[in-house]
Amino acid sequence: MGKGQGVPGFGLPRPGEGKRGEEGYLGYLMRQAAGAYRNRCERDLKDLGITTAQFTVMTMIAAYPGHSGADLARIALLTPQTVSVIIANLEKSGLVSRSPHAVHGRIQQLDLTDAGRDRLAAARKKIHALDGALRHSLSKEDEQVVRRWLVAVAIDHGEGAN
Amino acid sequence: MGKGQGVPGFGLPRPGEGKRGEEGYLGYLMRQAAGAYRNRCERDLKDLGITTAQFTVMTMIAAYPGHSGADLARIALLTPQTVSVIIANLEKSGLVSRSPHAVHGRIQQLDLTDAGRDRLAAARKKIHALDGALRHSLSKEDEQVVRRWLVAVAIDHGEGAN
DNA sequence: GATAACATATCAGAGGTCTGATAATATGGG
DNA sequence: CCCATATTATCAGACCTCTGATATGTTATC
Repeated sequence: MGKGQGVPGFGLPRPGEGKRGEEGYLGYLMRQAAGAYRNRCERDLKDLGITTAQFTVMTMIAAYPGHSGADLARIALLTPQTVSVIIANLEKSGLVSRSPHAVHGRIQQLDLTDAGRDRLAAARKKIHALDGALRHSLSKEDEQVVRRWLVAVAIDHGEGAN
Repeated sequence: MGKGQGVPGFGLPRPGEGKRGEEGYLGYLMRQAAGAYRNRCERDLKDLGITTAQFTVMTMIAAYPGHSGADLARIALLTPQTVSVIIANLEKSGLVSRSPHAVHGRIQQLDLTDAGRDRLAAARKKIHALDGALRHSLSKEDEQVVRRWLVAVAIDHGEGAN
């Protein structure tokens, strides 16, 4: 006795087992899945020297040129402070440049540098490949179900909803 | 002229629109949904003075008593260092106690204090209510599709999979 | 029993993320 | 024109999360 309980690594469920399987709480399963996916992205991006957050912000800058950091924060569901930190790190790495805005004295013009554009293109390849893996267990119909659900969750948990 | 481009807040998509809608990348949609849900949990837990990470670890301690911090890290898909930080903060708040382990000199016995148990019970109510909201747009069949997908994602993106 | 291999816990440092506070700029109403 | 309000950017502080390094304890091998 004195064993079987208090012994490390004994009887622990792995992902997909017990409370960690299909009977678990949806919120828990989402946290688990999002965490696993995020870690995976982070690992794949590591050789490029950028993080997933930096990838997101670079993508935003490319997609919505001329917008303020506050705008980027809104569409990324982040706070302006967070975006500010990320941009500071991107500038330190020479991937993004900040310059005075032409028509607005307070906001700053954000642009990818040449190095930033190259890095983004390389990162995109990797992330898009991962997107395929995300889809591989889904039929066409089930994929639509999942997409609709993800969008619904984002919409009615965003801001002060409910 | 000089307007319509470079003017803040103009023509930005909201969640569910454009690239942020059902045609977007699955990974992006998941990041968006998980972020919104996480923010929502954080806000609901705020009056209890705990974070979602602390809620997760307290739940683990209650569910797998007698296990090491390293074990908790494994089942939570976190690193031992992260769990160590969270437990340190929980101890500082008087919600968790650390004591020498009975049969193993290196690991430490983790227990919820009375205050910790009360706090966990209250937090559980709130989080479980949110789980209902997560499900409300899904039929029974679609919920199973989503659950299977989330588990599959967690399994084949965990560790060094692929 | 001594040693090698492994597990546990923690420190240090980086980056991401939040809340709260502060400073500077725009914009609109008197 | 002046001031109130809103927006933008940033600083400070807290917590979460990772990687890498270190110290200590356990287990297996010889």
